[in-house]
Amino acid sequence: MLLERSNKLLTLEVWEVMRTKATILDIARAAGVSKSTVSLVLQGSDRIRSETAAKVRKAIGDTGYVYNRGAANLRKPHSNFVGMVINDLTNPFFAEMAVGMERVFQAAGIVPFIANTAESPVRQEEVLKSLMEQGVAGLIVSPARGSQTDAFQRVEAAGIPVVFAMRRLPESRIPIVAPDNIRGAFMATRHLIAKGHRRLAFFGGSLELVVYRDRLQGFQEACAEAGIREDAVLLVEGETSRKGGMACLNSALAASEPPTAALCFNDAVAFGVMLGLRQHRLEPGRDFAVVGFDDVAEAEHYVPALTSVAVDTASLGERAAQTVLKMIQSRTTRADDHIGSVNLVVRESCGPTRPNGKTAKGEAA
Amino acid sequence: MLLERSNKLLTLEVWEVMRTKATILDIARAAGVSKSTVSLVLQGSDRIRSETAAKVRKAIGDTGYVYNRGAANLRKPHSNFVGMVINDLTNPFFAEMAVGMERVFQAAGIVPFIANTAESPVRQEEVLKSLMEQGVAGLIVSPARGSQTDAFQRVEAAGIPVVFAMRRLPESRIPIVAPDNIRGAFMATRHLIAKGHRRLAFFGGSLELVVYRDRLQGFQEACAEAGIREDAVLLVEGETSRKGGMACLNSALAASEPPTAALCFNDAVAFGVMLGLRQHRLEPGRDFAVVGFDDVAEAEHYVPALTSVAVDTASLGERAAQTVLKMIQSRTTRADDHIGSVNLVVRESCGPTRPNGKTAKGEAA
DNA sequence: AGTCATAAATGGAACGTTCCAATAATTCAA
DNA sequence: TTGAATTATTGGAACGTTCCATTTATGACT
Repeated sequence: MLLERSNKLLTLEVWEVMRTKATILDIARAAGVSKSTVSLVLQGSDRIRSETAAKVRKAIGDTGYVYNRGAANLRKPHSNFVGMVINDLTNPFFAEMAVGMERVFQAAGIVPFIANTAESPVRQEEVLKSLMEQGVAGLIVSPARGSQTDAFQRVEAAGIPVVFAMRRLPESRIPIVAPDNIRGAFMATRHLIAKGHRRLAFFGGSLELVVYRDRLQGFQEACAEAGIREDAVLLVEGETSRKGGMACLNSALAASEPPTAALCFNDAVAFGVMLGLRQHRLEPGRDFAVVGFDDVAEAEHYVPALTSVAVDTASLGERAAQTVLKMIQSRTTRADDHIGSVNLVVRESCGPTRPNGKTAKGEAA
Repeated sequence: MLLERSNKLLTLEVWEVMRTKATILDIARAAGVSKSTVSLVLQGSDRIRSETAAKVRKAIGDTGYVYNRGAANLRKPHSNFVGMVINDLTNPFFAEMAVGMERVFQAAGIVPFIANTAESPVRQEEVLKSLMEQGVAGLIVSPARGSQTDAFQRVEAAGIPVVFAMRRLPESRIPIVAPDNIRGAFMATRHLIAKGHRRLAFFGGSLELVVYRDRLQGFQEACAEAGIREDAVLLVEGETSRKGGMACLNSALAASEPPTAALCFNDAVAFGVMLGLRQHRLEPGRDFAVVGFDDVAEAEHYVPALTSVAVDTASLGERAAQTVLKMIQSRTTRADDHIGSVNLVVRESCGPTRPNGKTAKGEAA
């Protein structure tokens, strides 16, 4: 350890700090006051003469002291951080949501810690445990695929406010903030039908996901409304990624009477489908219509630009954050669900917009 | 608070839990043992008879007890979480890096908490403070743009291991894990020159970023090597985003003798440049050559596929995580820098690869 | 049954903070 | 100057855990 030569006393102090980290008592000694005084200064009390406070702050400055919140919470149970448990950080959709949440927390002077579960319920369990042990004040969770309801029993039993974001669990009293998946899928499917398509497919996702069931429901309702027979629609489950999308397309094109249009579980799947179309020498938008879901930033810039159901990710994130904040403040563990309105953004992936064709914009609830 | 009617005793217990959360003492009472025994069970000691341990675990189960790590750390200073401070979570590049880090930490039984600074040094300060107060064991930081060296004094003074990822600060003794930006830019530029381009541009970024200076240096070295005169190269600073890329391109095309090829600060800028080219009715790859930096997943799928400098983000993340783990274990605050090798991945955005043209693959150090 | 060795369980002090109750210092009116 | 009123400061107990030093229970062997 290279220490420049300097004032011996200072050096000694530095060493002292390294061997056992400074406490409130050390800085009390250094400033010639009592620990109580230091504590008061630390919490910005106005009962301390300003010159005393200055002395204390100086001591804090050159001691390298760090406040021990764990110890403080022992006496004053008032944690000031929240956790955001995200199922897949590499999905820009969830990253955008996280950013929306952060805006709200930052404004409230709260630091959110993010933890990634990578869709693993086991990991999720670990993460929740760790967050709780650390004394988290509230949680926003977008549950990992395959989470069981009882994974959140511990959290509920501890009385920690939780809100689910984007995904809900089959039966759970935890409030949720999510987009209107049923209506979104309905609008998108209606759009495809209006473009003249009669053989439709739904690509990607799987029944274990509640979100999938919702979007599928919207899809099927629109089909039913248009009088499309059950055997004219093709459901292909698959991974919710580009790769999954390509796989879905391949198996769909192998059918005896392949579909001419598809609603995709999300944008990633849609990108994969478009990629696959090119490999089959089919042009997305001309030879096959594709609609995505989520409207991530990339959708706008892709070639062809992707028609997608916009869910206003960031403001859903904000809403979730506000909800959990309110729950923390009112020390309740209940809150109302919030189903955010959605919007079909029509671009190029379903063929050129006809001048007289109405877009579904503004139809949202 | 809706409580279904049930066993009165249980209900009472639940209420007890809600008013003041259960401690080790409560579960000791419930299990008919001493707090010490509970503590031992909690840390998996083998000095406790298994049936006693079972009793205790049962009590823990139906009390909704949560371990208070803050209190524990008071006696046994052994925190088991690390912090990852990321400058921009919405950039898939950093998200990928974070995922690489997580792999390593998870294997080590450590939970990493992620915090986003959104390129704000102020936010970064808050985040670091909060992490330290919580008792973080080590930190991986990719510093916010414009961070000052002294922003990390507190952390260093506290003796907390830190490693910088991807970005370094002008003068700091904190170890860094980053790609070989100079060499990457050099290889990319050489590639453009080999394709016959003589009027080159460097798009995006700004001098305050050390990474920018490095990439620029590699760019300029390659130009010098090829004998390209200083006034034949164009430097356009700009935001490191799609929008920034479009802006760079526009100002470049407005020049009297516009460039025919550009090395972009990162892939986001490159995507923006390609977008801008299309708006000018220029086809990227044919009318103008573009190289990106980072090789994010999207680069491969874009149309045209983007030639980019691959930095193996995930393994840099892993390396950073390993480094900080080692530092924590050996309680040191020093470690060697690691400069990761880079690789030019040639795709379509610089025109078709000529059969006899050598790709730069495998040239990495 | 009585030793002993070993295993299992326990009480109490300590960790760094907060906050109440108490003390010390200052100000001000008479 | 004195006393009261006010303002500043302080000691000590408590928070939930760990761990050392003890005590108590359990067997194994004469």
